[in-house]
Amino acid sequence: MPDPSPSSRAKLLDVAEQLFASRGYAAIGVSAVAGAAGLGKSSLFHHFPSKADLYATVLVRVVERIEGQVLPALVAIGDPAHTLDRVVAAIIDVLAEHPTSARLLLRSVFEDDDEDVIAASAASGVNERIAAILDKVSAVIEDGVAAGVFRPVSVPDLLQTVVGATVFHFASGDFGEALFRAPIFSAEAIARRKRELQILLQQGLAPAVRP
Amino acid sequence: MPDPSPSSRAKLLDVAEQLFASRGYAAIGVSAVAGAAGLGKSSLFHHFPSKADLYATVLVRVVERIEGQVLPALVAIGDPAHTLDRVVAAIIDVLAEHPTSARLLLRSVFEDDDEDVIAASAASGVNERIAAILDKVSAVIEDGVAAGVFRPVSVPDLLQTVVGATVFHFASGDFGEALFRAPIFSAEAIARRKRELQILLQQGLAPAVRP
DNA sequence: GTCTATAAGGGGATAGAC
DNA sequence: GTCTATCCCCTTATAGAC
Repeated sequence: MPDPSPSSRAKLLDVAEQLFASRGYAAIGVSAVAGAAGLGKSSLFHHFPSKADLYATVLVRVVERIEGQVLPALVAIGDPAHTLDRVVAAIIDVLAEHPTSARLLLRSVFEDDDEDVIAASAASGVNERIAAILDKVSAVIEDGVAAGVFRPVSVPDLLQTVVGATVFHFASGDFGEALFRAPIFSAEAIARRKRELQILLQQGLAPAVRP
Repeated sequence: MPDPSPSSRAKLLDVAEQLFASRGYAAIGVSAVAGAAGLGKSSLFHHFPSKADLYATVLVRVVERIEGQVLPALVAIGDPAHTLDRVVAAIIDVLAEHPTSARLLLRSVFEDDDEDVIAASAASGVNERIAAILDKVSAVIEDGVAAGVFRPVSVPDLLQTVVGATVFHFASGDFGEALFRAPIFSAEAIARRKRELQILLQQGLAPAVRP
């Protein structure tokens, strides 16, 4: 079992995740991370060989959290409509549980990073792991269309919509809260987000009624 | 009429938009921008008083493009369902027309920037102008619910979904293209995105049929 | 395992020649 | 309007004391 008081390494990962999520890789210096963890800059390099490696480690932790919650929901039990409901709920739950996750994911998806970061991320295989999750979600939608539970759709487009509606939402921060004039990570807000998206998808994907 | 050959200022704005969109404010140095425009670093400071001011100017140009295309679509002609269709099409068109727009918007929304950038952006009023557009979209949805054209929904949630489904999509870059295994900015891809989103929204927002 | 000190480089910004 | 040269600060990373 781990230490009762978090190790310096774990503390560094926590503050690095927080800082990288809010301002991005290039904007955060290692001294800022170390300082926020209550350490000197050089001590950080004792735990991580480079800044890029620290960032990649943070990313891996985020992806592991996502896998832990979303993969179980993808085990095909019941019809595809129910599975999609479970998956949407799982994605929203895991993004809401750690408010930094959505922003880090968003950055890793659309940011053309530093060469060092690209190399370190590639070595950690996070992109493949994210792609593997999305492939399974695609399969659920395809099964639903094949079974006639969903109307025919462009699966990649629907996937982009689901990702955008979940990841973007929980990454939107102050912008989103200004839009709602209310917190985004409150229990009610999370439950409402889940409900609204599930209804929109179920009704929007329902097949045409035969005359 | 403007110069036939673009002025240095316009050229700087173009390359800065490109670079800031792909890697973010902190990751791009003024020398990189100036170099890409074929100028020395110091020449840039002749056209813009500071890096933050350059970034803010880029943002204003993007917001003006959005306004130019989306505001006309918001003029309420026809019922709210048709207006929403027009608005979705206009957002997609303007984001597709300039591939940098979506990423810059996304960054300005969810990035906790440098203090200088926050100050410069606030001075330029871009946030208020984006908020003004979204307020008008909200009004369309509210009108639709009030008129019974749409089922009752959480308007902020639907707005987040629409923004996520459009801005995120066109900001997703290589990630999105890997998902589609095809270009995102091709004419067919743009038309399909429009169609898929409009159908999902129209069907997903349709009021319940009375028995 | 954390520190101070230092190296080597790049950042934004300014001054002044042309 | 663009250039070279320079300023000072902050960056990542390393070396070695404790």
